[in-house]
Amino acid sequence: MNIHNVAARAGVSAATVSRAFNFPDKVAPATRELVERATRELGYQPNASARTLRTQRSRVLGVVLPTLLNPVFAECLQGIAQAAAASGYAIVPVMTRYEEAQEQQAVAQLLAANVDGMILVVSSPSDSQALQRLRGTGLPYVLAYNAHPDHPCVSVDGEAAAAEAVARLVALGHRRIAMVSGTLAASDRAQQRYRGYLRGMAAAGLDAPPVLEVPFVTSAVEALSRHLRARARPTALFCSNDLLAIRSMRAAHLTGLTVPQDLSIIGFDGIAIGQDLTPALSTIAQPNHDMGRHAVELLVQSIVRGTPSGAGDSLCLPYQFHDGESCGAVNGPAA
Amino acid sequence: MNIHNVAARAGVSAATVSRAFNFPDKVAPATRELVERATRELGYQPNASARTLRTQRSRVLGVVLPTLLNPVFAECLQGIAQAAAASGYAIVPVMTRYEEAQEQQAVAQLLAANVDGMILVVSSPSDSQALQRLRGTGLPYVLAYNAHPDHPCVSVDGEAAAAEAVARLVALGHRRIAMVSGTLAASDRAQQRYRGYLRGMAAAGLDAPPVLEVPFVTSAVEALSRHLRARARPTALFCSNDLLAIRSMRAAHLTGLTVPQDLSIIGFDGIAIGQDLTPALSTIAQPNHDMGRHAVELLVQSIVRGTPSGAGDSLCLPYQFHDGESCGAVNGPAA
DNA sequence: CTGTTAGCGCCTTCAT
DNA sequence: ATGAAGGCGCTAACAG
Repeated sequence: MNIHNVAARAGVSAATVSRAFNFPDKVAPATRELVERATRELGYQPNASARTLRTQRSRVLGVVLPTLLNPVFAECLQGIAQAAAASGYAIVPVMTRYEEAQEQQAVAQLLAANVDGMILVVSSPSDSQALQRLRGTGLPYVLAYNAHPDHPCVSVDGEAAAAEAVARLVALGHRRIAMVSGTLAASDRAQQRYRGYLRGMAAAGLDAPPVLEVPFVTSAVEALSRHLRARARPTALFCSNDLLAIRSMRAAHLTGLTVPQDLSIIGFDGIAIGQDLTPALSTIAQPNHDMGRHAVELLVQSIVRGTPSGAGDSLCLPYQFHDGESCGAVNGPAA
Repeated sequence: MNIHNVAARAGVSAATVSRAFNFPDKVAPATRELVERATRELGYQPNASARTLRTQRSRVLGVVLPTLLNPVFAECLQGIAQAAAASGYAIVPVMTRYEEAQEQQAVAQLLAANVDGMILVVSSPSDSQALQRLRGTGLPYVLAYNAHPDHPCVSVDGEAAAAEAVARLVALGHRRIAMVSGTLAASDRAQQRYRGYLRGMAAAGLDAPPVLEVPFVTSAVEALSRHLRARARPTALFCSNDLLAIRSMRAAHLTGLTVPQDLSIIGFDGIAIGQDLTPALSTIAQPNHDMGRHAVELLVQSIVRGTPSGAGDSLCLPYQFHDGESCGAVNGPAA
């Protein structure tokens, strides 16, 4: 079922059918009607590949992200998908499992697929081969969650947010506040939040114990429990993301500690499920859905404009402290 | 950068370059070497659209699913993506929000995009316009989670699983066991599980109270709490999915009930996060990742075979009862 | 083993 | 306002 079939049935040329689709007002109303009828009767749908080949525009956006097993990215992808659909774009997601090699391959694959632009969440924008290469092509792209002065980014100020989280714990009387993070090397977000943590601790005149670095993918509840059994255990935990925070709550329970009476916990991300837990998770909530939406909007703008976005177009969205039930005043003089 | 550039640089014809890519052994080793070098030097990547147009194969799979906000689908999509990548396929996911109209549109869009096949999770296979239409095209497709005798499906026996869940509650001494479900009309899974619940109750000689139907998308904790305050409240809840189970735990807490002492709760799906909660969620775990993988494998088979899978190729994967901490023996004679 | 040729379905000048 | 013609980049006969 191609354009010629429709043309024949409508008694016009293929060129006219094409015009009727792409520039409806450049064709006489009567003719348009003919074409529409034929289209309907034959159930014709223009072939996307042919169109892409001819126009060099695919109306597809590539999306590169670490994993969907962390709801933060699933929520964001949902936002991306919705915004993309609203703008007439399909998406092709590729998951990289936080591996730089996968990022490279993903970019290569998406380039070959003729995507019109890409949204990516990479491990480390500073030293990403994939990004270098992508920028070299001149294809529009936008980073999400990542923050870097050389690239167009949609992000939140994770450092400030982390410092604020620490300040809130301090205000509750905590002095032994530890940070739990995923593999720092695998994520610039984690590093940013770590800097914020250090800044917050310094601002309060507190010593920051070494960060508790646990693998991203596995559950790591065991490792956490071990730390909570230490003699001078922390009275509060600032966790680099909500998944870690949830596991920390589990670890606390397994260690016989009650949250927040014995241990306060703050997460980061604002995944939806955090609000349905008991205790409800206190967290720095990012606008994950909107993050995706804004990334798409920025990207689509630069696609239609024909020039890639610059770092100047970067967007810093507001974060929001969600006051749940996982933080409390420090437990008497025990601190 | 196209095939002719490479051909020129390698001093061969375009056809030879094409062969070097697609049938490496149909070209002399020396020539192949030449082509590979030129390819590398120019950073050439074959154009996917041109290839698709010419071969009528896109190496893209369409995926239609309700939402990524329920981790069960995110986990499945992750499995799909991984398996697809392993077979050399990209994926284009489209979310339908449990709306039949969206399903139709998704299928139309994916058809126009020339996908080689589709994996779908629909609301109701029996009366899905989208499925009718899809089948009419002869394009290979596989349903996931859905179960229906007329379509190739990868699913688990939700009815048996639900009956087993009820039996376990009964064995713990429960007699007032209520079911919490999402909108029944929006999901054949929910209906299947409901039938299993009824069967399980009947088998135990128990009366089944009316199902607690709550909207899928919103949190619905309020509505649940109300039910738990009733004078003859249930001592156990069988929830149609884990998200509902988690919200039910929350509702129990807000009502002053302790799980599992005052109320036992069983979920359905086996989303990863359920195991990190306290109490750890007892649930009927589906192999979500493998579900996606099997769906891809079935689909790819029928693509290479050239004939759509029939209902006979359907796969029923085993479910597994995850014994968490959210179920306990009924609380004395209060039942 | 390699080159020549033709065309996948569409859009887009250029004429009319 | 419409039609004719060419080509986007690639692959699959068919020759040689």
